[in-house]
Amino acid sequence: MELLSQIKNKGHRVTKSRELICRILEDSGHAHFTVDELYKKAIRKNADIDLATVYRTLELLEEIGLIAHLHQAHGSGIYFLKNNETTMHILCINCNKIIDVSSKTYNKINNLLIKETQFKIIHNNFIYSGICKNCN
Amino acid sequence: MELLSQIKNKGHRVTKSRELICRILEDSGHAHFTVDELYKKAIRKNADIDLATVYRTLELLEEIGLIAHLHQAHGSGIYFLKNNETTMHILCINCNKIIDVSSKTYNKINNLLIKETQFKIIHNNFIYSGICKNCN
DNA sequence: GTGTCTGCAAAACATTTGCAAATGC
DNA sequence: GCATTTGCAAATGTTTTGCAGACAC
Repeated sequence: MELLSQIKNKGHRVTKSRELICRILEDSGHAHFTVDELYKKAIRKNADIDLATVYRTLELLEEIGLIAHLHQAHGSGIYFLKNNETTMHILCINCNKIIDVSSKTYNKINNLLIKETQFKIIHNNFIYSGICKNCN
Repeated sequence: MELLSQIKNKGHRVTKSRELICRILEDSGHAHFTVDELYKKAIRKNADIDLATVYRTLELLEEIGLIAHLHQAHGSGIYFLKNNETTMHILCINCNKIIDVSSKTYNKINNLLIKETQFKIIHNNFIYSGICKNCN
């Protein structure tokens, strides 16, 4: 229960709802969920959680830095466990899978962008989309 | 009236609302607007346009390929005149300016991603964010 | 016991849609 | 004249918020 102990360490309370959401996130490895998918998974295990609580729990986990989320063009946010290596994602518009981009490639991309724009890159908030090799 | 004539050429009608939106977009060069900003600019010039019409006009212009829009993490879509060279954007989270990334850099980035993921990149729907050189 | 967290309901916000009236061609 | 477009109002979908009661510590 990695996530839960982090919640505790930062001085937040360990509650039933938080246990539930953390378990779902951890059990599914590095899958990516919409809030609604997460919510549905949660009520399948426990009838007594509210969508607002799911949002609040995700907000907390993101604030602590354990998860991240990104937004597709239309539709809802997609949440996932944060892998310190990975901050960039690519979505297959056919099978809906989201693939992580390696930090090596990500750094190369960042350097290209920094060189051109002289920006300090803070955050790559978003995903590319395309057709993955299986679907292609 | 570049945009308007394109609308006409594609067999769509030239209406007052479309004139208005096109004028605003063209007069502001390559600025980027939220729908709401565009709507407010529009009603300042003409009390009789509806927000739904703004959405519909933008949808039409995007369909024809004259404008594009992207989504920030939270909040509404950002629309801008399409520059055929540019499909990638970077946002300064301080001054809110959006800078275009050159097609040369964009192609390099695409190639990196294609090489790693074997995706066929269709669309880079999104923006990076950071601090621009003026704000840094 | 006290401050945090939750469920519930309602609000907030962006976007879309159905429809009758208005308008472009 | 007829199909397209518009304004209006209502619906939709996502996310946030206020609040009273429940719960963690």
